[in-house]
Amino acid sequence: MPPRQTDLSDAELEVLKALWDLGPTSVREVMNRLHTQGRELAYTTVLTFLTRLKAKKYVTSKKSGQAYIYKARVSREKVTGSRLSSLIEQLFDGASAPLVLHLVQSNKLSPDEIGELRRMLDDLDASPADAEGDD
Amino acid sequence: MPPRQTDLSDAELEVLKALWDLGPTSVREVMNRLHTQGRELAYTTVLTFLTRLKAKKYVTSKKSGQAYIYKARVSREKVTGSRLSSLIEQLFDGASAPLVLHLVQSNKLSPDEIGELRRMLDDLDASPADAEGDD
DNA sequence: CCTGGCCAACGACAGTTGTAGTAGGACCTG
DNA sequence: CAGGTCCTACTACAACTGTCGTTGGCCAGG
Repeated sequence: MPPRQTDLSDAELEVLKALWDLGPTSVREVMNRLHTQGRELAYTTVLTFLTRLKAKKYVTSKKSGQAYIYKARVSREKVTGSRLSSLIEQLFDGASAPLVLHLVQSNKLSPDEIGELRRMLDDLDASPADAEGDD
Repeated sequence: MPPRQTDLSDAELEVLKALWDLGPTSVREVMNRLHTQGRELAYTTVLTFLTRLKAKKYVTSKKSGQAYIYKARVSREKVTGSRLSSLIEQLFDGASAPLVLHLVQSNKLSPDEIGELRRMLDDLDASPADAEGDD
């Protein structure tokens, strides 16, 4: 297995999500957060993940008093987007349309959501994509 | 790490995809397929994956002459769907709408695709989901 | 100053994954 | 029948992952 040392693992993502939710905070807080979400991880386990996240550059930390405060360095959107892209790549060879179609067809969307979706499509027509960096 | 022994790994999925594309076939054919796709794996590596896929019940095999013929036991749709669900769970806590919105907003869809999407939405309204097994 | 709490750095360990080499049976071909 | 050629079964192995336990430092109470 080629060394990556850079991708987010599932457990790491969970921790990162907690950090996003909480904003900059301590290991203990992150742990508490996870606990209230039913994720019972040992303190050291959380610490491990945070440490790995730091090694992989997903978070930064600075000492504050006795403990460290961890802060996400990547936005939820960024990560979400790239995970999504990977999946699309993997499952649909890079084309996102099939994914959307798949979602729509598997009728997992509520009428409300469908309405919103339609509204968004209309919006798109109106204001044609203002050249956002294509990641 | 709790033993799973049941989930598809990325590499396994690649092999399974080749198998879907080819239909029931031999290790060698799968390997050739992967090669033409630029994925240079050793014969034994492909065999390993197919073996693991079999252990995980994603494929079956039956001897035919000297070699075995492997056949996918799960449909592409099934796997695609569950992978997608996992991602949605992971990224959007189970709500698929945000994903669709995300996709639409990140304007990765061509006008044509948007048109098709809109058509599909209309269709949905017209023929309200005829009780498809909700997986 | 000793003690009980926190805290973070390490080390550990088993299971998963990606990749492949080797060994040994079948089979075809002289 | 000896030599290639295929094929599968095993074994291997390092990196990655999920989970912690242990250690030793630092600080507030008694």
